[in-house]
Formats: sequence, C-alpha cells, structure tokens
Amino acid sequence: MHLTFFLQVESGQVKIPSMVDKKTQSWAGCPVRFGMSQFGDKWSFLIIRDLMFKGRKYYNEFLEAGEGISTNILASRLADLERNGIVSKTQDTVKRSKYVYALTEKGIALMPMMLAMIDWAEKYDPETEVPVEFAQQLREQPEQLRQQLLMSLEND
Amino acid sequence: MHLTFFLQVESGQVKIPSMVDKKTQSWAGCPVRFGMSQFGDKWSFLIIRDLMFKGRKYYNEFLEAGEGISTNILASRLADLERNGIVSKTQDTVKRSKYVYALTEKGIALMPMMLAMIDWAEKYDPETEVPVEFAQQLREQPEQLRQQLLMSLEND
DNA sequence: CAATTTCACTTGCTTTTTACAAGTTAAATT
DNA sequence: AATTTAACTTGTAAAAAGCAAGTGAAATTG
Repeated sequence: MHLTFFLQVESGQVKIPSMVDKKTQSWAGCPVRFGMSQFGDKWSFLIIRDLMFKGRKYYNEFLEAGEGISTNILASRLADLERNGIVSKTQDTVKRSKYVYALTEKGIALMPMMLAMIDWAEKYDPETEVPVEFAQQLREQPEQLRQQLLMSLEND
Repeated sequence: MHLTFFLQVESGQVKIPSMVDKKTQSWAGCPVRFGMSQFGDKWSFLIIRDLMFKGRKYYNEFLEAGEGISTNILASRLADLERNGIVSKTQDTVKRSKYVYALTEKGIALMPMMLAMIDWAEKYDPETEVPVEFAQQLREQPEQLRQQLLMSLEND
C-alpha cells in the first residue's frame, strides 16, 4: 500500500496519502515546512513555552530564564515571532517604558502542539520534571487543562 | 494569579503553574527543552515528516525530497535521531546494500505533535496545500486518522 | 570477472549563523 | 542633574551549515 497525494474519500474514510504528489517538485504549502519557517528553531520554541506556560512576558524575563539565550538572538527571535503574527508587543500599561510580549490568537493556537510535545517528553525523558499531576490531567482531562491554560493566558 | 511550580491539586483540578520553581535556576527536565535536544531543528522535523507521512525511508529519498538538505547534514541528523532512539536503521531485506530508516515506537509517538502542527499550519498558512479531506478528518475523526497513519507505518 | 555504477556516506572549504562582550538610547528613578 | 533600568544594537570570535568533491563497499554490467 502506498498512497497517492490527492486523497480518495471512500465510505467516509480518507486514504492516507504520502501527502505529496511525487510529480510535484516540492510541496509549496507543506505544513511542517510552514511551521519550521514560522517558529522552527530551538529558541522560538523556548520563548513560546515561556509565554504559554511560565507567565513570562518581559524581555528581561526571557533573557534571565536560565536557558542562556544571547540578547541579540532573543531580539531577533522576538522580532521574527512578531513579524509572523505569533507574538504581540505592546507597552506595559503600568510602566510605560517596558514592553509586554504576549501570544496572539495564532500563537495560542500552538498550544495543542506544545502539549503534545510535553506529553511525549514526559513519557520518554527519564529525567522529566513534568509534575505528575500535570501529566495526568494532560492525559485524562486534556480539554479541561487546555481551558485552564487559556484562562491563565487571558488574565495576563 | 500566578502560579507555583509544585502543583496544588484541588477538587480534582490542577492549578496551572508556571511549570518551574522560580527558585530553581533551570528546569533540568523541561519537556520542551528535552524535545529540542532530541529533534529540535528544522531538518529533523522534515525527516520525521518524511518518515511519518510520506513513506520515505531511504537516504536518497530524503536527499532528493526537494527540500535541499545537504548530504553531510542529512547524515548527521539521521545519526542524531538514531542515537536518540527516534529512528532505526536496518539493512534492506531485498537489497542488502541499502539501509532502511524507520520511526521507532518513540518516533511514532511524535505523531500527535506532528498532527497538531499540521492542523495549526493548515489553519494559518494561506498557501497551505494540506488536502481538505485530510484537514477535515484531522478535526472530525482524529483518532481514526491516527489509526490509519499508524497502520501505514506498520506495513512499511 | 574486470570495470562500472550505486549507495551511503566523509572530507575540505566557504558562507552563514550563533555566542559573547560591550556599547547605545530613551525613560524612569534617586 | 545624575544614576539606573530596560530593551535593544554593534562588533568580533566561534560554531554550524552549505556546497562540491572524494571514498569505500557492495551490486550490476559488459
């Protein structure tokens, strides 16, 4: 069995394709390639993690997160993520000399992917420090967990 | 509200934490960092995509996939992925001078993450070429789609 | 069965990217 | 008015990626 590009629908089922027409040189709109072009490097993932799960929102907080990102790389990645519409940058309402970084709706929509990665890592990293309650809720009540996380993003 | 590291469980709900104890310098076992260390670069993602969705399994097929990966980088990434237990390398049974690359169970377990990425990209890439039927099944019958994809990996 | 081809790399070199340290600019605080 | 805070920018060294050519073992061809 393998697997044509233009999917045949048959009795409500989609035949699994190789997702690319072998005749087409490259899949212009390949979703994985698109993802890579938008957030596909280590530092971008870590920034998204900080925004999504750690409540970090200031430049300094990302710098001092202990991952060892260089300041020029951080600036560059934040600019890329902003340009790609994943992160927004606004003045802090309290201290107007500071900027607040936040996930946009497009950025927040990466949550299922991030949670799937966390689920995987929790399973395969023998040194994982994902709290057991978190992992448990992720598996048993993922929708509820997602809602809670979403709420925590709204209130920032 | 924000968010301690060691989760409090309360009436069956997990309080959303910042996932890291602020006192702890860095989260040694951070799942996102673990993911990045195991498959966290553009080329690794594309190789995993090829193995998971495109039926590619030979060195040459990755090289000629049209993404433009350099041969030394491909060799390096395949070795990394193999070392990390995500990809296996075995002799081809038919042509014993060839090697077959395949996802291990650990590699296959990345499918939910990859599907979440595809779902996201299909939504936000105006140039997406994810077939509509695929996107539709991904949203409406994700479990069935996963099963079909799994089967297509077994039969390789 | 000797010569060629295929396959999966490796090596050497150039270009690009990242890392580290220091400097800049504007606003806020002392 | 002078210092500090915050978010960068700049310059340079180190690391990684890209590109072209080469290698070695097995399979195929003449």
